[in-house]
Amino acid sequence: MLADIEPVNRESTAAIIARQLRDAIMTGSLPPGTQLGETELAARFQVSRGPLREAMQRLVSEGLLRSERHRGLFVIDLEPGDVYDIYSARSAVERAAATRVVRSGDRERVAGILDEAVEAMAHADEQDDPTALTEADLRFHEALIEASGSRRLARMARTLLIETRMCLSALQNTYSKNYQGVDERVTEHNKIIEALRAGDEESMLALLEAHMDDAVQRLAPGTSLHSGAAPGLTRDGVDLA
Amino acid sequence: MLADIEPVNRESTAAIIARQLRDAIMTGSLPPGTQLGETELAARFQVSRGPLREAMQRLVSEGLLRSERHRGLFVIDLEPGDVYDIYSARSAVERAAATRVVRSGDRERVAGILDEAVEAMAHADEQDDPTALTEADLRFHEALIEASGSRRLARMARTLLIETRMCLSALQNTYSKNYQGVDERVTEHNKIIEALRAGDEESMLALLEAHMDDAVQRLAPGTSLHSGAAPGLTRDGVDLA
DNA sequence: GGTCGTATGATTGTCAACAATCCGAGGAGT
DNA sequence: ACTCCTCGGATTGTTGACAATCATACGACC
Repeated sequence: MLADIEPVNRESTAAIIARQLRDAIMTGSLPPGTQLGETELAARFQVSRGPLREAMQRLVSEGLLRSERHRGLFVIDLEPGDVYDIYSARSAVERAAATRVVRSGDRERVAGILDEAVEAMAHADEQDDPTALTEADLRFHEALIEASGSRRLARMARTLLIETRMCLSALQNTYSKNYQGVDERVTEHNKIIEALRAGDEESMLALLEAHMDDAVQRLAPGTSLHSGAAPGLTRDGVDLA
Repeated sequence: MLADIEPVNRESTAAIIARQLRDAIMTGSLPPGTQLGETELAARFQVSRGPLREAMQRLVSEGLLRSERHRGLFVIDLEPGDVYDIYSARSAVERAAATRVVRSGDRERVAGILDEAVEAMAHADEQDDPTALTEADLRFHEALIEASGSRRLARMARTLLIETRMCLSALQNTYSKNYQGVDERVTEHNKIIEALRAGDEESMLALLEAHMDDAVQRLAPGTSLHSGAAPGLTRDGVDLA
């Protein structure tokens, strides 16, 4: 009966603030390059600067915030090369996740979950709701990774999916609406599920990589995951340590 | 001449402390399960509790520290299933890195760097220095990832390599010394370099995966990356948010 | 006119004290 | 002997104030 009586309150204030900040960055409420004033944010969250700073340090280590000493914290801004980098990393993570799923026992259950996401995509398309479509798209990939059961893949993917959404909302104003038909995107996802159901690991991975490559070419025309060298990434003051 | 005159001091105190803590966790100075008392650590680092907490929050978000509210922060302890999870994630990351390198222009240069690491491994073996051997082994993989030029792969790998070393130092006392000859390990690395030099992407990736699988089977006998289901991971109070 | 020095304002970095919470020991009661 | 309650000690969580640093604007000087 009392199955899900999780321990109460087991979440630090810093964790809560961090999640809210992540959401704000993801949805575009805090556009790339925005400076995060500590005093202002502390007032908005109704907490002191201590917990707020702790939350921001988390995002720094996740790579979502850039810290300049005595200057402030800024939302990272994505350069052209980052699109390649993000999707390259996503490809690696999701490939591993998909591999684990297809080799696991409950392929069918996972496929069902993924089906729901794709259905939501189609539904969003019918209603002409690009936001919901993106949401469902990301949920597909999120579900895939969660189904892998890997804590580390999940942690890595969380940041990557946030950055993906940053890319999308940064470029969604560029071209009118749907550069390519969404039907194609839905089909791609369905093919992946199909291969997963069939247990055909090889073609599933191929489809997944092709899916990623399509996304890169859509977002950053001219570059490709399968092409030769990667676009350069400026390696300046990233507070990696 | 003045090429690398990086802006001075561009490193926050929290970043410095975080790095030192990472090193301490990695080398085993802070064994898994250790509770990190804030007052004590603050005294050791000669800073106040503020910056120290910020540093610890970074490690929490990286998954190296586990936070229990009003209880304290603890170094994560690796359960059996974690070995699989770590190496599975490492396999994904290094696979992507290697792919980017083999498709890039400077295969030869990277191969040279990797050669150095392998030579250091052989040298450490001659001198019967298992610590140096592990160090060189990890440097190989670190160099491979750095050569990929991907900021995100590098960030993900940093945590994974720390955890790898935690596994090693946790289990190095289990069996006498070198369960399997180190010659084999050296050979495996050399074969990877060889395939990289030749530009043979397919066999390079196969060798890399085999290398990872060997490591898993050495550390956690019975499990394999290529086998079916992954060992279960208890999914309790991980402060993922 | 242009460049350098200086003052100002605001922001971040740091600290020590206060409040809230939790764990364990001890004792009263059944 | 067992359970429950209470209290003390210790630790974490939070706060507001202080010190250090930097960007900007203004004026002096060449």
